[in-house]
Amino acid sequence: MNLTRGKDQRTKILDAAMNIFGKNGYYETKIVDIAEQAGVSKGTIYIYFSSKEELYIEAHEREFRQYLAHLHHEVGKFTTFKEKLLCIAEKQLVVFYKDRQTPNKYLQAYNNDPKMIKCLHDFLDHYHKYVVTLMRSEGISNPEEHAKAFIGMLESYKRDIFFNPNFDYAMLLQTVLFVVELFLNGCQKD
Amino acid sequence: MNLTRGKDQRTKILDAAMNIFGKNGYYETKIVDIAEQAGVSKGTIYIYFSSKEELYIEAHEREFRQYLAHLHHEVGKFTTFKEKLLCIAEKQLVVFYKDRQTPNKYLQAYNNDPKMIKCLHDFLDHYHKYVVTLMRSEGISNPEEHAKAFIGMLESYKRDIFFNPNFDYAMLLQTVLFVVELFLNGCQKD
Amino acid sequence: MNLTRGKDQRTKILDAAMNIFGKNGYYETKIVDIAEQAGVSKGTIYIYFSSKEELYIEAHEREFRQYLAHLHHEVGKFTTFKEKLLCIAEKQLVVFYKDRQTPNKYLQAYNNDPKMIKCLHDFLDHYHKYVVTLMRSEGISNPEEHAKAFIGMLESYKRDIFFNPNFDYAMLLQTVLFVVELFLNGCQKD
Amino acid sequence: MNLTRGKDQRTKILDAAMNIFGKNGYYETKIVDIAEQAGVSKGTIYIYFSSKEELYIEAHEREFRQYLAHLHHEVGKFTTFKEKLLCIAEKQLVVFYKDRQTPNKYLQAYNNDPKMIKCLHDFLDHYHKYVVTLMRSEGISNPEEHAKAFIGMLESYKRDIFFNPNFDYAMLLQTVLFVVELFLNGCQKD
DNA sequence: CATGAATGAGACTTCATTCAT
DNA sequence: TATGAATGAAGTCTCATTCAT
Repeated sequence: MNLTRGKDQRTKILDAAMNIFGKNGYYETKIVDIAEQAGVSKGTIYIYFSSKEELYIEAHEREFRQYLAHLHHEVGKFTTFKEKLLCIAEKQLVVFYKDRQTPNKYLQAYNNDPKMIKCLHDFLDHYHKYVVTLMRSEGISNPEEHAKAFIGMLESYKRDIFFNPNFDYAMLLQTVLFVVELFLNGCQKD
Repeated sequence: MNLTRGKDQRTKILDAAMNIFGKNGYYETKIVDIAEQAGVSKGTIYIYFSSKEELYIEAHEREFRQYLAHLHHEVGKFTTFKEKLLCIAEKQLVVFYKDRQTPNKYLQAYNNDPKMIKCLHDFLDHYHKYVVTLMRSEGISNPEEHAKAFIGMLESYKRDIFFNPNFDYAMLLQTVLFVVELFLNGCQKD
Repeated sequence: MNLTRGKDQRTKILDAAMNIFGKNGYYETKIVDIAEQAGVSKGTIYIYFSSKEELYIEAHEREFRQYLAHLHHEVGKFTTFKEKLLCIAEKQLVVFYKDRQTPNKYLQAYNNDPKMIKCLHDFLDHYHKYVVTLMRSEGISNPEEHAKAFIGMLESYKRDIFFNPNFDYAMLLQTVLFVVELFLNGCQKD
Repeated sequence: MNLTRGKDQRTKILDAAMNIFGKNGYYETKIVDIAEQAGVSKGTIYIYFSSKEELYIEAHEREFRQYLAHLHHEVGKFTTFKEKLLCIAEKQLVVFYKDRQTPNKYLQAYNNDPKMIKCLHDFLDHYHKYVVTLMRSEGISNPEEHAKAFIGMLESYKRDIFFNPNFDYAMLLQTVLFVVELFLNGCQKD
């Protein structure tokens, strides 16, 4: 029971942390805001996490872990290379799309703190490696470079998703198609 | 004489600000650090800039302005589409490469402050429009989307440049070639 | 228990604030001085009051409220007009007399801040209205003007009380008698 | 010529100082505001006055001196006691009336600084002594106390003058008459 | 004499973290 | 475990005063 309760508390705090950090960024987030959102007191947060920084890292690690697991699961449903690329692209853009009300989440600093930097890098490494593996298994040359390029293109649409008020899910799907097409065949002249 | 001195001071402060903000990020930068680096006192900074935020914005606006002017000038030296793409790609990666000792500069938050966000957006808008114009003049379909994708691919290499200790200028040029090739012709199988 | 503690702290801070503001005036008072006198830390003051200005106003409002309640209570003990005037006069001069070691308290600026000005005005309005009511119930003509004059005369003795080292309680009572006599019958020739 | 210029500068600065100090109070006045109003630079002020405090004192001493001289001159035009009282009362209220757009001038702190306190006390001493002399020469008993009371009554109308927007010169004259009448004959019942 | 750029001490206020209950 | 009052380090910004020109 205690364990369960403890787990609930941790989860509630991590949820609230992800929410508030995403909305306001690391520096503009106050521990007390997270506590309020989580429905606990400031002191309670320090029972489960040793510092604001650690809370930030744990919240993000959980998020990243969940995303990779989800991605792996979804991509597994497809068989052709193009389908898999479309799936990866769609999943990445959907992440942005879901959070389009709180764009700062993806524009925030991953500040100087080595642990916070490591946290982001580890995720990106996993993500890239996942895409690299896919590329390699398809016989793509230079799989590392191709993976970077593919992911970079997708990243580049987040501004649109966040700041173009007309961007809807239909446009998202068009973008997915466009990026995969460009990746596979290069730019198209009229 | 006074004017000159005043201009010197402003420039010294902007240089120091860009340097320290780049190294430490907005929140971890103390005004007194910038003052020290610029060789002036705290108070002097407030003669030329009304707040830390304004200093941040002005320093970045100057940087962005200079980059766009430089890019325009350099790209103007070339005539073919591919050459121009190579030039844009090289310039963008060289920016990262020059600052590879202070990678945070390009990983920093552009935080919640509306003015600071606007500052970055304005730059990105100008940069994108520049590339869009180039695409359009070459008869590329969907010039907006192609521009985003092209710029996104380049962005994606900054992690390599910053964190791969073996990354040198030769690799940079290879990357430039790779990206442009991918953009023009799509991915290549072995 | 918490509530009690909280109330204690608030009271301790308000007491210290009144004391130090009275001794040094608004501008020459540092929050840390009040904190020290109250036996709490700087930060604690900001738990109970949102700013130095608010603390100043709340401390004075409490003081004013208490004075008016006290005055009302004391005057109620008397029945004749002259007795009531004597009571009002004595109470006002006693306030000065009690604080004669910290004269600045009554010579301080009520500075430009609109809220701080309002705080003083509200008190003076209440005080005047109280005296006006008394005048009117006695059938005095022009009760407003008479009230102002009466209060003004009393005010004018504070310099004596504060700066004449020989001023004692006997002199205070003589002054009270003199003022009321003058108010009722006008000046006296030898 | 230099001397004359020097005198001009001093005068200009004292005028500006009185103006700005009156409007904003000692602490909310910046030397640079006075400099601007006087049409000189900050540095120039320090040629003629050694500190902000000294400037404050000198500006007020000049003002007080001028007022007493003026008062003496005006009262000298009258012969009866009542006329002289009316003259004193009118002059005092007119001072407030003229500055009714900048009421803070007469609500400002005379802060803790001993020199600034002395400056005000010296003026009040002179003023009181002047009225005392008049009282004594008329055979009024207790001339000190009567003088204080008389001056106090007048002071008490400044709130009206400053904060009652309907207060005009006619009301001022009525007040003068009322105060002198009250002083001479005591309060009046209907 | 006059200027105004530069200085730097010092104040207010915030907020992560602690700890007694 | 949970709380939230208390702490105090630290940062931004102001402004009287100085001094080189």
